[in-house]
Amino acid sequence: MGTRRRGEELERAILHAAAEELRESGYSGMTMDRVAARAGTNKNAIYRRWPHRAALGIAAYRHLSDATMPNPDTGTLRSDALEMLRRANETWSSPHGAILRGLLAAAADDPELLTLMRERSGADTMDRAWLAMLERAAARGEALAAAAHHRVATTPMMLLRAEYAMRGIPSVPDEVLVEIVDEVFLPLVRGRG
Amino acid sequence: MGTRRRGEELERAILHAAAEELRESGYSGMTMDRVAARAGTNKNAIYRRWPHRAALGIAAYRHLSDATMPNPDTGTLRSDALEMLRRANETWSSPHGAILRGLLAAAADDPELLTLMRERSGADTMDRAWLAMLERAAARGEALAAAAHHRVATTPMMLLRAEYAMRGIPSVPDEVLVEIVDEVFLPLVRGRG
DNA sequence: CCCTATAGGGTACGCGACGTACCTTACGAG
DNA sequence: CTCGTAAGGTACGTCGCGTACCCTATAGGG
Repeated sequence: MGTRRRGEELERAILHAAAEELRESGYSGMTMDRVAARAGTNKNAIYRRWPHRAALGIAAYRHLSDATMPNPDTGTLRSDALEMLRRANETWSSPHGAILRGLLAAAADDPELLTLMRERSGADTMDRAWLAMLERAAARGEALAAAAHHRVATTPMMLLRAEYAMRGIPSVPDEVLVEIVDEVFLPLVRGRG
Repeated sequence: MGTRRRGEELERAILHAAAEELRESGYSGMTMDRVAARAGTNKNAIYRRWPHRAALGIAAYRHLSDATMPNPDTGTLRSDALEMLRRANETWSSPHGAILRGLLAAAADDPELLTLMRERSGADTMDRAWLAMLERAAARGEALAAAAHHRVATTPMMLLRAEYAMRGIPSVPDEVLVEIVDEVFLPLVRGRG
């Protein structure tokens, strides 16, 4: 039979198949047998590359989106912050986010996998974006300079994340985002009164 | 053969066995067969009471601790808050907390189970304690009255939770707790400057 | 231009664990 | 005493992971 795929090419095929399975069935529904079948290969080829299902899942996840949106810069801190939260909320509540949550749950026991995930999910990039946003706001006089602190900058996203963990999930209502911004973030960075 | 346990008694035996398994092997290591064996019964008796492993795990979890500590009231908001966070950190990083995390991960997909867990893990009680703490502080003039808001009160615990989710876990260093209090919580409730 | 090491393909299987089916046996309420 | 209900015993069906073997194509060096 004609051509047999190898190396790079086969690897991409496997990742592609795994990503499709993730999209259709989520992480818990992604089985090794089905990935292999879909990629038109067999489990051997997979296990030669990734030590277990979780590793493949994480590797495949990056194939689902490398979309990096530009940072919002609307002119006011409040709407920048809301925009960031809304984007995150959309991402997390999309089917896409469901997969990410499945992966997170699977990796929760294993610190090694967790760091792998953090790298691939662009959390650090996001944090830097918030910090930059705060610095711009401070320059405009909308926030205290002291507030341009890592812990402060990451607070809104942390709260959103925790909100997801608390609820069953699908999506956090917009009111919650507004509340995070108006009751916590803004009072925190500009000082009350 | 002598006496055959029934109803209440058997149920307690099963829960006890499940709790022991949880303690020794965590949730992912708690198998139905072993729980049944340890309780000196069989899986039938279990499945007649709980529909699946997760439900049993959650039910058994409450057998591990009903310890309800009194709320701290040290006289200053800062040390009250730190005390609360430290207690939570100890609980979460104990073997006990490992089990809870396992359960949470298992329940992450299923909103029904999640609400079950929230009820049994006393999260609501904790939230009320924070709110009470804030109100006392406001009465002493240590915090703005406007800060006695649900979202504000739950912020430190949310941040701690998210911190756990981000790292691999075992334990959050004390500096982080201090930072949450000094960089976020206190500035937020007392207003900067 | 052939030959051999390497990697892919096919397939079967061991194993652990969940959940179910079915029958037998004690218990206790009437 | 009897009979329905619940417990005990056991065996399975099913799935999915990870592994073992053996065969076959293909690349790359001699």
